[in-house]
Order: sequence, then C-alpha cells, then structure tokens
Amino acid sequence: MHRAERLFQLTTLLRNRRTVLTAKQMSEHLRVSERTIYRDIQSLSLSGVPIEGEAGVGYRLSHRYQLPPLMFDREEVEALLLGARMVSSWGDTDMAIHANQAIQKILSVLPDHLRHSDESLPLLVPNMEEVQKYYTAHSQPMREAIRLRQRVAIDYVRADEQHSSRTIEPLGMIFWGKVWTLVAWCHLRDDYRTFRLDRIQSIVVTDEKFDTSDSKSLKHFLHLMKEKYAQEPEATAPHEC
Amino acid sequence: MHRAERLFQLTTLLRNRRTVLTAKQMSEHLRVSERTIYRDIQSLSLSGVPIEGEAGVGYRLSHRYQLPPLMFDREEVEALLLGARMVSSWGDTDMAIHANQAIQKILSVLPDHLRHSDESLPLLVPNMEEVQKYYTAHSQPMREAIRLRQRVAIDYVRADEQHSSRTIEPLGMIFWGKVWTLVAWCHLRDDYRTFRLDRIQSIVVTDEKFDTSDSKSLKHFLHLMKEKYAQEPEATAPHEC
DNA sequence: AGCGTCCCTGACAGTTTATGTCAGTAAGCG
DNA sequence: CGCTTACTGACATAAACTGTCAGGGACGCT
Repeated sequence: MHRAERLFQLTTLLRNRRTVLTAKQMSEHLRVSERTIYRDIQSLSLSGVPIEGEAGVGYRLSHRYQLPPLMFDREEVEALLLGARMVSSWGDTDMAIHANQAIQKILSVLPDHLRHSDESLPLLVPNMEEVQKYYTAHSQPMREAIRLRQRVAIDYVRADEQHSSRTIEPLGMIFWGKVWTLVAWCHLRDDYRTFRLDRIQSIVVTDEKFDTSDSKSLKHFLHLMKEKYAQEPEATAPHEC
Repeated sequence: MHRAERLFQLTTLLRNRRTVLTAKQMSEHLRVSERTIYRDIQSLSLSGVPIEGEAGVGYRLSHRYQLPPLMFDREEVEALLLGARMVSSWGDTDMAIHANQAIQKILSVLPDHLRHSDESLPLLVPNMEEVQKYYTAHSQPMREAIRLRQRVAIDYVRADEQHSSRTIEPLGMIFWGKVWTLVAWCHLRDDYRTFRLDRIQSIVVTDEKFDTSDSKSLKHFLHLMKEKYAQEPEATAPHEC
C-alpha cells in the first residue's frame, strides 16, 4: 500500500467516526505499526489536516473538517454560484455570510479567465439586502429555535389585519420567492400551521423544549402536503393562521 | 521536494493550462527527469486523475477535471444546498438538472446522520416546476445566445399589452424572485433595455454574432445601474421596453 | 517512404525515504 | 497511584524513488 493512500484512508477513518480513535486501533485497521501511525498523524497535521490528539484518550478530527472535498464540473459550479447568490440576496444575514464565504471559495479556484468576468456567468441576482431585512425579520432566532427545538411565543398579524398571540413549535421554513413561510405545530389548533415570516410582529424564544415524532415533524407535514396536493391539484396554499 | 507535493504541482500545472504540456516542459519546470514525469503521470492516472496524452502532441487534463476539489464547512454546505434548491425550483430545466446533480454530490458526502433527515436542514424550497416553466420560457435558447454572443429576434408584449418586435444583443439575465429579466443591447433604441423573460412571446436565435466592448457589456450595464442607484436611491426598475 | 517530435515502458545501479523495534517522557482518567 | 494513551528519538533494515539507457510506437509533415 502506498503511503499516500494510507494517509487518505486514515483521514477517512477519522472522518467517519464521531468518537475518538486510538493509534493502536488505527494501526490494527491499517496493518502498520503504531509508530507509523504517529508519523502519519504528524504528516497530516503538517499538511493542515486538523487532527486533535489527547493523551490517555485518542484522536479526533476537528469538527470543521468533517466534510470531505467536493468535485463539481463547470455547469454544477455555475448552478451553485447562482444559488449562493440567491441565498445571499434572499436569505437572512447569517445565511448571506455563509453563502458569500462559499462564493469566495468557489471563485478562488476558478481559472483566471473565468473568475474576473461577470460575463462568464451572466446570471445575476440583485442585492436585495435592505428589502430582504423586512422579509427575513426574525429569521435568525427562529432558525435557532428550529435547530434547538425550542418553543417560541409569537405575535402575528394576518393579511386581514387580525392579530393573534400564541406559542408554537417551529419545524422549518419554506422559501416561496421573496417570502419565507414558517411551518410550525400550533397547540392552539392542535395541528400544523404556517406563518409568513414577515407578518410575525415579535418573537420570544422560550426555554421549553419540544420533541418531534412521526406524526409531528417537518417530514410529516411535507408528506401531508404531498397527499393534499395529489387530491386537490389546485390547492397550493396550506393553512395560514 | 516530496513526491506527493510534486504530484500536486503537476496537477496544478496541467489545470492552469488550456493548451498541451509536453513531458520535457514539465520535467524542466519541476527539475526532474522526463522518466520521472512519465511515472508521475501514470501514478496520477491510476489514482483517477483524467490526464489525456497524445504521441507527438503532449498532455492535457480532461475538461471535466479542470476545477479542483472544494472544501466547505457545514454552514457553507447548508447555504449551497439551499441555493441549489432555489435554482432547481426557480431556474430553467437545464439549470435544475445541474443544480440537482450538485445536490446529489453534496448529499453523498454528508455523514449518515445528516443526510437522510429533512430536519437536518429545515430550509426548503417548494417544487415550482410547472409554474416556473412559464417564468423561464425561452431561458435556455436565450442563455445559449448570451454565451455564444448571438443576436436574437424577439416578439415582446409589455405590461400594457403593447406588442413589439426587434432584434437585440442579449448580455445577461437577472433573477428578481420568481421573475427573470433579460439585459440586452437594443439597436432600435441604441441603448440597454431590459425584458421580462415571461413576456417574450417568441425568440429566434440568428446567425449574426455581436461583440461586447467597454461601453456595451453586462459589466457596463451594472456599473450604470449602480451609478443610477446612487443618484436616485428610490429608482429600482431599469428601462423596460 | 523517411524524419522529427512526442508518448511510453522495462531494466538497473545508486540514492532517498519509510518502517518497525526499542527506549524513554508526559498527560488523562478512575 | 496504576493503567492507558499520546509523543519522540535512534537505528538497522526494507522499500520506494530516481536518472540513465535502450527500445517500441503514434502522429504529422515533406
């Protein structure tokens, strides 16, 4: 086995493990001595691979390195660039930051004759930053609540100006072009409800956690929508509160 | 110099060249013998790097390998996934195909506990395929015309139902959320004009090529828009025909 | 056809790098 | 504290790599 191949396999081993690996375990797996593993680890570290080692414990790959390199062809890269521009324009501030970081990474590997010319990718998205702050108000705390599965208390105003306050369990968000819709479980109605993000007046993330289940999850909601759409092809708008 | 490093430099050399490189040129550049270059090429080929060699000519890197691997962290990947979903939903058929390919590649490298759960990325884009066929009608021939710099003859209907026919030089397209706008040079007006893609009734790509210049290009158009926006912050809509 | 330029491969002697064993130091955990 | 682990240097041996040389083949041009 070539050394380069072994280094690659070592990285893959570490990448596919969420708990630590000892040098002994790795040496047995790759059929080399422990001393060789220590050397390999050093080589990888010198090459920039962020491996963390702790005496008496073992090795782990730094969290930020857990995704391997991706290979895209030109057309895929163009689609990704366009998409990232959309996220940068239509998403909230945090999303935009990450999208722009990804854009920079992509641009940094494009050959010179493709990088500097806007005409190399004549598909643009206007910078809607100021407008979008309105449509993505509350997006960031809401995404955090979705991720951490925390109930949120909201004040909401419907299209007909009716106000309401309630506590909901946020499950996900859907982008409809300019407008974001929140999918949540509403205890007031004991059912799913969707809310236009820009119509939420205020949001308080509570300390109360919630669980999802087979019958209360974003996946279940999407399944119901698909069934509903199959029965009533004209129906496109889910229940809004 | 380590061999691994030289293999990397060799790949970079080939990647940054659009014409062929001979073994002799590479050996001089990397200060090794030609025999070593032949060995290196064989190693790279065995590792899957698609290098094409032709006797009497030289080597080139297969077109599909001209972009190197990209490394993204989790947040960037999430932004890219969301963006690709937007392109898949809001772009034309070709764009959607490439976006979905990119999505599959990204999903294939996600760890299992992140891949199968919609709840791992609760930011969705509805499938607007049927609706979007309307908004992206003529998108593909138009993009082709932009790329090949070919004049197109269009029939257009304005919002006030006025019809017109003209020949234009398409420069780029802008996504405004649902709606695509074409940026073109209009000979009838001797100026830039924008057209809503969905209001174009018909399109004929002509055999006539056009050139761009410093004063007639997408870049120039964007520059003018920025200047116009700086002078009149309330103005957001460019001239529509 | 011959010629020049290139890709391609095997063999071999010499050079360089990598490996395993051994010994020793240091850190984390119960 | 003892046990388990990470960590490093030294050294003999094994493995890999390199350049030179020789030979074969493909392609384009005259």
